[in-house]
Amino acid sequence: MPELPEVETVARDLAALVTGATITGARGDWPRAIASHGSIEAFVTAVAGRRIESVGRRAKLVVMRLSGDAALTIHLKMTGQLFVVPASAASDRHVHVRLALDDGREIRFRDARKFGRIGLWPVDPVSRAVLAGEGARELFAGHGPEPLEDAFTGKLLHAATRSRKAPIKLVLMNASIVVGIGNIYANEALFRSGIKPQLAAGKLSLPRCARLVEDIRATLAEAINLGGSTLRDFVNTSGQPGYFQQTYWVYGRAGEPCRRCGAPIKQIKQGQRSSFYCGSCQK
DNA sequence: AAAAGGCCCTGGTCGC
DNA sequence: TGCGACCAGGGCCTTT
Repeated sequence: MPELPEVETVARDLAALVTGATITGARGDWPRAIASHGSIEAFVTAVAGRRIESVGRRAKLVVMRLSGDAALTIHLKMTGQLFVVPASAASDRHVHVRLALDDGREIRFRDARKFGRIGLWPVDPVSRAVLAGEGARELFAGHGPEPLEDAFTGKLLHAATRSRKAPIKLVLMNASIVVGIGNIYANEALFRSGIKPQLAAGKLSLPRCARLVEDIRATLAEAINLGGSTLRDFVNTSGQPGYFQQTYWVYGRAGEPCRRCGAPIKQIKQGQRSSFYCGSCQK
């Protein structure tokens, strides 16, 4: 399942491969994959002829800036993949959107579980903000800072959690506090900080918030340096399997011994999602 | 304001 | 072997 480090890796790969190319046309077979338009036809008409000016990442979205004050966003969700291949390359039934480029290649969006979405949005010509939805509000209005940017500090996390009785793990995954932290890295960062996922967010002291912010940064940065860790669905833009044998401290290790103290890793449900932690190392 | 729950999807795994 | 039950999960929405 792509999380922030995987999305960052995909965006970097894609930037190197397609910056400067022009999208000449598009095809699709799953209308709901298009978040921005009511039909594939409308999306195709709107995207055709635009040049790719840059490719980056915001939260877990791949953001492609296009000519004509537009931006293409791609959310991979759980099983989404992006490939750049010759237009003649074999496809399969899970490829739902194909963007033809002027050099004979295609960007393909493949998603077995059909959770992922592509959107084409206007960009404010002055602020360069991506506008989306009814009333063209900013796509990221109401979202917290990027976890790897300076704006995300222990002080900010501390202030944002004072009124929160919800468990710290759920708060970390709440985009209005900080964007881009998914289940895997929330679990891993909490282990590194020695914080139990059930702890009410409002009970975290300022020093523990500061430590947690640093551990979130370190966890994400390490995964990006590895080229993006993965579960089973991440494939990089060349179509090669992107598996890296990342060893997790706690994620997916229920019942196995803690790598630090040997106690069995526990698994609980929080917000309908699995949390993993060491009852002895995390307080 | 914050929290809780539902929904979207289908491939893979498990038990019988 | 075949089949049904269940799980994975981000983000957005509605309800409490």
